[in-house]
Amino acid sequence: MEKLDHAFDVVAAYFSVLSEPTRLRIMHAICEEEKTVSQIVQELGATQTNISRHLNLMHRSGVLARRKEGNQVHYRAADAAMVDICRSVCSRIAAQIDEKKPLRGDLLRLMPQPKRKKRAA
Amino acid sequence: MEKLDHAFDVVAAYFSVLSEPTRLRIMHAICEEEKTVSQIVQELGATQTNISRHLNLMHRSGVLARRKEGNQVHYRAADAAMVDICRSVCSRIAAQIDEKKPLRGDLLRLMPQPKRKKRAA
DNA sequence: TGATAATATGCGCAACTAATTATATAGTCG
DNA sequence: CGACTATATAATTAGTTGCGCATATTATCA
Repeated sequence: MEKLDHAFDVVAAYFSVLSEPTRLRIMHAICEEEKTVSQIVQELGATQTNISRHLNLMHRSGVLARRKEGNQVHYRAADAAMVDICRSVCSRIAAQIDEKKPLRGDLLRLMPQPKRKKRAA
Repeated sequence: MEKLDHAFDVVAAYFSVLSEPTRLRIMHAICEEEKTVSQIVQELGATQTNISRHLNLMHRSGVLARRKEGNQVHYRAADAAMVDICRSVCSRIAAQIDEKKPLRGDLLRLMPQPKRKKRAA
Protein backbone atom coordinates (compact mmCIF):
# COMPACT_ATOMS: atom_id res chain seq x y z
CA MET A 1 0.00 0.00 0.00
CA GLU A 2 2.92 2.30 -0.29
CA LYS A 3 1.62 3.86 -3.45
CA LEU A 4 -1.19 5.37 -1.41
CA ASP A 5 1.34 7.36 0.54
CA HIS A 6 1.61 9.95 -2.16
CA ALA A 7 -2.16 10.22 -2.41
CA PHE A 8 -2.35 11.13 1.25
CA ASP A 9 0.26 13.79 0.73
CA VAL A 10 -1.73 15.32 -2.10
CA VAL A 11 -4.94 15.39 -0.10
CA ALA A 12 -3.14 16.84 2.91
CA ALA A 13 -1.70 19.56 0.72
CA TYR A 14 -5.16 20.35 -0.55
CA PHE A 15 -6.46 20.76 2.98
CA SER A 16 -3.44 22.83 3.93
CA VAL A 17 -4.59 25.51 1.57
CA LEU A 18 -7.75 25.84 3.62
CA SER A 19 -6.07 25.63 6.99
CA GLU A 20 -5.15 29.28 7.17
CA PRO A 21 -7.54 32.01 8.34
CA THR A 22 -6.30 34.62 5.88
CA ARG A 23 -6.77 32.28 2.95
CA LEU A 24 -10.27 31.44 4.12
CA ARG A 25 -11.02 35.15 4.30
CA ILE A 26 -9.79 35.50 0.75
CA MET A 27 -12.04 32.66 -0.37
CA HIS A 28 -14.92 34.28 1.43
CA ALA A 29 -14.20 37.57 -0.25
CA ILE A 30 -14.02 36.31 -3.81
CA CYS A 31 -16.20 33.22 -3.91
CA GLU A 32 -19.05 35.18 -5.45
CA GLU A 33 -17.26 37.53 -7.79
CA GLU A 34 -13.71 38.06 -8.90
CA LYS A 35 -11.76 40.87 -7.32
CA THR A 36 -8.45 42.60 -7.85
CA VAL A 37 -5.58 42.29 -5.43
CA SER A 38 -6.08 45.84 -4.23
CA GLN A 39 -9.74 45.25 -3.57
CA ILE A 40 -8.96 42.21 -1.49
CA VAL A 41 -6.20 44.01 0.35
CA GLN A 42 -8.54 46.81 1.22
CA GLU A 43 -11.41 44.54 2.14
CA LEU A 44 -9.33 42.38 4.44
CA GLY A 45 -7.26 45.19 5.86
CA ALA A 46 -4.05 43.25 5.36
CA THR A 47 -0.76 44.18 3.74
CA GLN A 48 -0.40 43.86 -0.03
CA THR A 49 2.63 41.64 0.31
CA ASN A 50 0.86 39.20 2.48
CA ILE A 51 -2.25 39.01 0.35
CA SER A 52 -0.18 38.58 -2.79
CA ARG A 53 1.68 35.70 -1.25
CA HIS A 54 -1.50 33.91 -0.30
CA LEU A 55 -3.10 34.61 -3.65
CA ASN A 56 -0.15 33.14 -5.47
CA LEU A 57 -0.10 30.11 -3.27
CA MET A 58 -3.79 29.54 -3.84
CA HIS A 59 -3.34 30.04 -7.55
CA ARG A 60 -0.50 27.56 -7.73
CA SER A 61 -2.65 25.10 -5.83
CA GLY A 62 -5.36 25.43 -8.45
CA VAL A 63 -7.83 26.94 -6.05
CA LEU A 64 -7.90 30.36 -7.64
CA ALA A 65 -7.86 31.53 -11.23
CA ARG A 66 -6.15 34.68 -12.41
CA ARG A 67 -7.08 37.21 -15.05
CA LYS A 68 -4.75 40.01 -15.91
CA GLU A 69 -6.33 43.22 -17.10
CA GLY A 70 -3.97 46.04 -17.78
CA ASN A 71 -2.33 47.07 -14.61
CA GLN A 72 -4.21 44.82 -12.29
CA VAL A 73 -4.89 41.18 -11.67
CA HIS A 74 -8.30 39.74 -10.95
CA TYR A 75 -8.61 36.60 -8.90
CA ARG A 76 -11.59 34.33 -8.67
CA ALA A 77 -12.44 30.94 -7.23
CA ALA A 78 -11.43 28.32 -9.76
CA ASP A 79 -12.71 25.40 -7.83
CA ALA A 80 -16.39 25.34 -7.06
CA ALA A 81 -16.00 22.08 -5.17
CA MET A 82 -13.55 23.74 -2.80
CA VAL A 83 -16.04 26.46 -1.99
CA ASP A 84 -18.69 23.83 -1.43
CA ILE A 85 -16.40 22.04 0.96
CA CYS A 86 -15.79 25.21 2.92
CA ARG A 87 -19.48 25.82 3.13
CA SER A 88 -20.14 22.29 4.23
CA VAL A 89 -17.49 22.48 6.93
CA CYS A 90 -19.01 25.72 8.14
CA SER A 91 -22.44 24.16 8.56
CA ARG A 92 -20.87 21.12 10.10
CA ILE A 93 -19.06 23.15 12.71
CA ALA A 94 -22.09 25.32 13.22
CA ALA A 95 -24.16 22.26 14.00
CA GLN A 96 -21.47 20.86 16.24
CA ILE A 97 -21.22 23.93 18.41
CA ASP A 98 -24.91 24.40 18.48
CA GLU A 99 -24.88 24.70 22.22
CA LYS A 100 -22.05 27.18 22.51
CA LYS A 101 -23.95 29.33 20.09
CA PRO A 102 -21.63 32.34 19.77
CA LEU A 103 -20.52 31.97 16.21
CA ARG A 104 -23.02 29.55 14.86
CA GLY A 105 -24.83 32.20 12.91
CA ASP A 106 -21.66 33.65 11.50
CA LEU A 107 -20.40 30.31 10.31
CA LEU A 108 -23.48 29.67 8.29
CA ARG A 109 -22.97 32.93 6.50
CA LEU A 110 -19.43 32.13 5.39
CA MET A 111 -18.69 31.38 1.77
CA PRO A 112 -22.03 32.49 0.36
CA GLN A 113 -23.45 30.75 -2.66
CA PRO A 114 -22.52 32.33 -5.98
CA LYS A 115 -25.36 34.20 -7.60
CA ARG A 116 -25.13 32.04 -10.69
CA LYS A 117 -24.36 34.85 -13.10
CA LYS A 118 -23.32 32.96 -16.20
CA ARG A 119 -21.47 29.74 -15.76
CA ALA A 120 -19.74 28.01 -12.91
CA ALA A 121 -16.67 26.38 -14.45
CA MET B 1 -17.25 42.22 10.47
CA GLU B 2 -14.62 41.61 13.07
CA LYS B 3 -16.73 39.04 14.84
CA LEU B 4 -16.29 36.79 11.81
CA ASP B 5 -12.57 36.69 12.46
CA HIS B 6 -12.95 34.08 15.12
CA ALA B 7 -15.16 31.98 12.89
CA PHE B 8 -12.40 31.84 10.27
CA ASP B 9 -9.96 30.74 12.92
CA VAL B 10 -12.24 27.91 13.96
CA VAL B 11 -12.74 26.69 10.41
CA ALA B 12 -9.03 26.94 9.70
CA ALA B 13 -8.32 24.87 12.79
CA TYR B 14 -10.77 22.28 11.60
CA PHE B 15 -9.02 22.00 8.25
CA SER B 16 -5.64 21.88 9.97
CA VAL B 17 -6.60 18.57 11.46
CA LEU B 18 -6.93 17.20 7.95
CA SER B 19 -3.83 18.85 6.55
CA GLU B 20 -1.42 16.21 7.76
CA PRO B 21 -0.73 12.95 5.91
CA THR B 22 -0.36 10.84 9.04
CA ARG B 23 -3.68 12.03 10.37
CA LEU B 24 -5.33 11.27 7.07
CA ARG B 25 -3.85 7.80 7.18
CA ILE B 26 -5.32 7.38 10.64
CA MET B 27 -8.72 8.49 9.41
CA HIS B 28 -8.42 6.09 6.54
CA ALA B 29 -7.52 3.28 8.90
CA ILE B 30 -10.37 3.74 11.36
CA CYS B 31 -13.18 5.28 9.36
CA GLU B 32 -14.89 1.94 9.02
CA GLU B 33 -14.24 0.33 12.37
CA GLU B 34 -12.67 1.39 15.62
CA LYS B 35 -9.15 0.26 16.34
CA THR B 36 -6.73 0.29 19.23
CA VAL B 37 -3.64 2.44 19.30
CA SER B 38 -1.43 -0.60 18.82
CA GLN B 39 -3.39 -1.74 15.81
CA ILE B 40 -3.05 1.63 14.18
CA VAL B 41 0.63 1.82 15.03
CA GLN B 42 1.21 -1.54 13.43
CA GLU B 43 -0.94 -0.81 10.41
CA LEU B 44 0.72 2.51 9.66
CA GLY B 45 4.21 1.39 10.56
CA ALA B 46 4.80 4.50 12.63
CA THR B 47 6.07 4.99 16.16
CA GLN B 48 3.68 4.68 19.06
CA THR B 49 4.60 8.13 20.34
CA ASN B 50 3.75 9.77 17.09
CA ILE B 51 0.45 7.97 16.60
CA SER B 52 -0.60 8.71 20.17
CA ARG B 53 0.11 12.38 19.67
CA HIS B 54 -2.01 12.55 16.53
CA LEU B 55 -4.78 10.50 18.07
CA ASN B 56 -4.96 12.82 21.04
CA LEU B 57 -4.96 15.87 18.85
CA MET B 58 -7.75 14.46 16.73
CA HIS B 59 -9.68 13.51 19.81
CA ARG B 60 -9.35 16.95 21.32
CA SER B 61 -10.53 18.39 18.01
CA GLY B 62 -13.66 16.29 18.22
CA VAL B 63 -12.78 14.28 15.14
CA LEU B 64 -12.22 11.01 16.95
CA ALA B 65 -13.99 9.33 19.85
CA ARG B 66 -12.23 7.22 22.43
CA ARG B 67 -13.29 4.11 24.26
CA LYS B 68 -11.15 2.70 26.99
CA GLU B 69 -11.29 -1.03 27.46
CA GLY B 70 -9.00 -2.39 30.10
CA ASN B 71 -5.48 -1.86 29.06
CA GLN B 72 -6.14 -0.43 25.68
CA VAL B 73 -7.89 2.48 24.06
CA HIS B 74 -10.07 2.17 21.00
CA TYR B 75 -10.43 5.11 18.68
CA ARG B 76 -13.12 5.64 16.09
CA ALA B 77 -14.30 8.40 13.80
CA ALA B 78 -16.64 10.62 15.79
CA ASP B 79 -17.52 12.88 12.94
CA ALA B 80 -19.17 11.30 9.95
CA ALA B 81 -19.26 14.64 8.17
CA MET B 82 -15.51 14.87 8.39
CA VAL B 83 -15.10 11.52 6.71
CA ASP B 84 -17.53 12.61 4.03
CA ILE B 85 -15.50 15.72 3.45
CA CYS B 86 -12.34 13.69 3.05
CA ARG B 87 -14.05 11.43 0.60
CA SER B 88 -15.41 14.36 -1.34
CA VAL B 89 -12.00 15.99 -1.52
CA CYS B 90 -10.53 12.75 -2.77
CA SER B 91 -13.00 12.52 -5.62
CA ARG B 92 -12.53 16.18 -6.32
CA ILE B 93 -8.77 15.84 -6.62
CA ALA B 94 -9.16 12.63 -8.54
CA ALA B 95 -11.33 14.41 -11.07
CA GLN B 96 -8.97 17.35 -11.24
CA ILE B 97 -5.93 15.28 -12.04
CA ASP B 98 -7.81 13.09 -14.39
CA GLU B 99 -5.20 13.61 -17.04
CA LYS B 100 -2.17 12.96 -14.91
CA LYS B 101 -3.77 9.71 -13.97
CA PRO B 102 -1.19 8.23 -11.63
CA LEU B 103 -3.06 8.34 -8.36
CA ARG B 104 -6.58 8.89 -9.49
CA GLY B 105 -7.62 5.36 -8.73
CA ASP B 106 -6.00 5.40 -5.33
CA LEU B 107 -7.66 8.61 -4.32
CA LEU B 108 -11.08 7.23 -5.00
CA ARG B 109 -10.36 4.36 -2.72
CA LEU B 110 -9.44 6.52 0.25
CA MET B 111 -11.77 6.78 3.24
CA PRO B 112 -14.07 3.96 2.25
CA GLN B 113 -17.74 4.13 3.15
CA PRO B 114 -18.62 2.57 6.49
CA LYS B 115 -20.46 -0.70 6.13
CA ARG B 116 -23.41 0.61 8.07
CA LYS B 117 -23.20 -1.87 10.89
CA LYS B 118 -25.55 -0.37 13.39
CA ARG B 119 -25.73 3.36 13.55
CA ALA B 120 -23.59 6.17 12.27
CA ALA B 121 -23.69 8.80 15.03
C1' DT C 1 3.73 -6.52 45.39
C1' DG C 2 6.60 -6.67 41.33
C1' DA C 3 6.80 -7.37 36.25
C1' DT C 4 5.00 -6.45 31.98
C1' DA C 5 2.03 -4.36 28.39
C1' DA C 6 -0.55 -0.32 26.46
C1' DT C 7 -0.90 4.43 26.12
C1' DA C 8 0.26 9.22 27.14
C1' DT C 9 3.47 13.12 27.89
C1' DG C 10 7.70 16.39 28.73
C1' DC C 11 11.62 17.97 26.35
C1' DG C 12 14.59 19.21 22.56
C1' DC C 13 15.38 19.54 17.69
C1' DA C 14 14.65 20.17 12.83
C1' DA C 15 11.54 21.60 9.30
C1' DC C 16 8.02 24.43 7.93
C1' DT C 17 5.08 28.70 7.60
C1' DA C 18 3.35 33.28 7.89
C1' DA C 19 4.40 38.08 8.33
C1' DT C 20 7.42 42.16 7.56
C1' DT C 21 10.66 45.16 5.13
C1' DA C 22 12.66 46.29 1.13
C1' DT C 23 12.94 45.78 -3.67
C1' DA C 24 11.82 44.18 -8.31
C1' DT C 25 8.76 43.78 -12.29
C1' DA C 26 5.20 45.31 -15.33
C1' DG C 27 1.68 48.31 -16.99
C1' DT C 28 -0.33 53.20 -17.57
C1' DC C 29 -0.13 57.96 -18.30
C1' DG C 30 2.05 62.43 -19.08
C1' DC D 1 11.49 58.75 -21.67
C1' DG D 2 10.22 59.43 -16.53
C1' DA D 3 6.74 59.29 -12.77
C1' DC D 4 3.26 56.62 -10.91
C1' DT D 5 0.28 52.57 -9.82
C1' DA D 6 -0.44 47.62 -9.18
C1' DT D 7 1.43 43.32 -8.22
C1' DA D 8 5.08 39.99 -7.30
C1' DT D 9 9.31 38.40 -5.13
C1' DA D 10 13.66 37.96 -2.20
C1' DA D 11 15.47 37.84 2.52
C1' DT D 12 14.88 37.85 7.44
C1' DT D 13 12.57 36.65 11.46
C1' DA D 14 9.30 34.71 14.81
C1' DG D 15 6.21 31.37 15.74
C1' DT D 16 4.44 26.79 14.90
C1' DT D 17 4.45 21.80 14.08
C1' DG D 18 5.89 17.04 13.61
C1' DC D 19 9.11 13.75 15.25
C1' DG D 20 12.05 10.91 18.36
C1' DC D 21 13.86 9.67 22.83
C1' DA D 22 13.11 8.94 27.33
C1' DT D 23 9.85 8.68 30.92
C1' DA D 24 5.37 8.75 33.22
C1' DT D 25 0.86 6.71 33.83
C1' DT D 26 -2.48 3.14 34.01
C1' DA D 27 -4.01 -1.51 33.76
C1' DT D 28 -3.19 -6.58 33.74
C1' DC D 29 -1.23 -10.62 35.49
C1' DA D 30 1.68 -13.69 38.23
